[in-house]
Amino acid sequence: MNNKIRVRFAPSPTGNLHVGSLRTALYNYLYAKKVGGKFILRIEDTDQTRYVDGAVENLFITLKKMGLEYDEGPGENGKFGPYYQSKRTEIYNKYVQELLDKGKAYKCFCTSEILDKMRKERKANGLDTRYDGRCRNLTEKEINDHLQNGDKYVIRLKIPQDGEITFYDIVRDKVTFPWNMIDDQVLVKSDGFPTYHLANVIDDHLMEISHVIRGEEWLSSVPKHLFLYESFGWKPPKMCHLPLLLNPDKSKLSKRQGDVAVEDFLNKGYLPETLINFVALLGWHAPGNEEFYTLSELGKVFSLKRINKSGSVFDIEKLNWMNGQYLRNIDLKVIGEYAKTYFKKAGYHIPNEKHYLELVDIARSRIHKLDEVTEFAKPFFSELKFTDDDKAILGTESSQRLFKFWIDNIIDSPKLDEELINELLRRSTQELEIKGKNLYPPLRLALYGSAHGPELPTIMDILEKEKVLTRFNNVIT
RNA sequence: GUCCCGUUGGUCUAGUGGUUAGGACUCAGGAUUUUCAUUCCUGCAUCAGGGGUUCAACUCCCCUACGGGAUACCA
Repeated sequence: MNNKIRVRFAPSPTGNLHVGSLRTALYNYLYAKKVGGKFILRIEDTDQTRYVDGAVENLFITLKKMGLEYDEGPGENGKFGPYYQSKRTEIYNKYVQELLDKGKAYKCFCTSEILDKMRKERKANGLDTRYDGRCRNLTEKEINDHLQNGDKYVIRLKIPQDGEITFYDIVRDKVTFPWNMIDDQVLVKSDGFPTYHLANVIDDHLMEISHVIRGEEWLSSVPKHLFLYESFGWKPPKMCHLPLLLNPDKSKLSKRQGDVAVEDFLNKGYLPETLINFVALLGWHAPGNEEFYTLSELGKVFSLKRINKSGSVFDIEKLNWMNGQYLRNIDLKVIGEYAKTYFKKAGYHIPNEKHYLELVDIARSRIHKLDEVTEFAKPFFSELKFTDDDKAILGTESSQRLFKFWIDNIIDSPKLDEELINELLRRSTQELEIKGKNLYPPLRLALYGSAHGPELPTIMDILEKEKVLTRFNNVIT
């Protein structure tokens, strides 16, 4: 429908996918869906020192689990590949030469020691810490001497020295920066690899990206990028900078204050559906009060224009609540599938599907994260342990009479179904004159190990007749 | 320090030049349930402050405060 709209998610593979990055990916994806454009994945792996083994593979897996399938990217090669920046160095080299030829960039031979010293001096003089441009005007001879010496160099952008630049951001509208605050950005590192700024601009142009949707931390780099586009004579894409996700103390969401990796949330039993829904609502909202959306619903109502300007705190409490809602409302069989991982981990063998689903069902209304599911299944899979208080309740005269009565009445009946259970409950009250807190708590305690919990018929159904009898016999003194 | 961006209850947010400023989470109380949980109802609490503009400002403008981001041969 709109083939001109092309957006991209361009993570660098330095670890697990961060929830902030998930939201960036999601917004890109949703915008593409909304307008019928293309969603592209590009791997920004230009920093050799930060390379993390397996990070790219994890990224693919996580995106897939989240349902964020890309139209173009690694393994889905469109005509704009390769989609790994580490495989595009030759492309960058060509364009860097063009910049050098045009006088928009220059070789800088300053070592990191020189740079450190320079920054300290500037700071001491109350100046900012920009590069002072001492290599800007080296003569041909000076450059050649350095090269002959085998001196390492970087290539820097020759940023204008005065005036200001104003651009339009979809979220923030008009933004202005004075040029004299912008650093002569390094474009090519001494190892020959491009920096983010260079690679990003070239790739976005070559891949015909129409909208750059990324985190706000990039806003202050926009002037450099725009200067690059201008230097090449290219039309820049539309800019859209997303507000940051925040810790409870309002700083940028970070690992120090809890989990931030999507994978961690998944492992704890937050559903992909929840994560997508929750993260979508951090910084964006449709008109009105609706809070529940599936991924495809979001793709219909999403709009860049409705993205907020201010950062949002990632509130675990609300995430928990929302996950609880999803656990209760998604089809039981689906939840059952998700839950199997945790049963396996706990070493609980699933006896039969019907009882298993009953079990998941009683747990789902009591938990917020799926990793808590086995806690509610535990009484069915291991021997019950009683505290002294429990024993006191189980040992009373009326409790004992109650257990014997139930054993006697269950033992010869062909099956233990809800009808029989309700009848026995009734007769316990009528014939034994045991009722209320002398009736239910002891029974539940004897069978489930806790006075609180699921309904008796449910417990007995899952336990089945044999085990019910065993457990009653266990508490007869 | 400098530059940039932001500010509706504790948190996520809806909203308009004239509203009793709406919803959700949390918290408190209550109802339902044999219990727990679920569910439902009720309540607490907000337009950062100060100046303008205007008949009228939470809404538009300016200043201040506060918060955040950027200030790397990381992205």
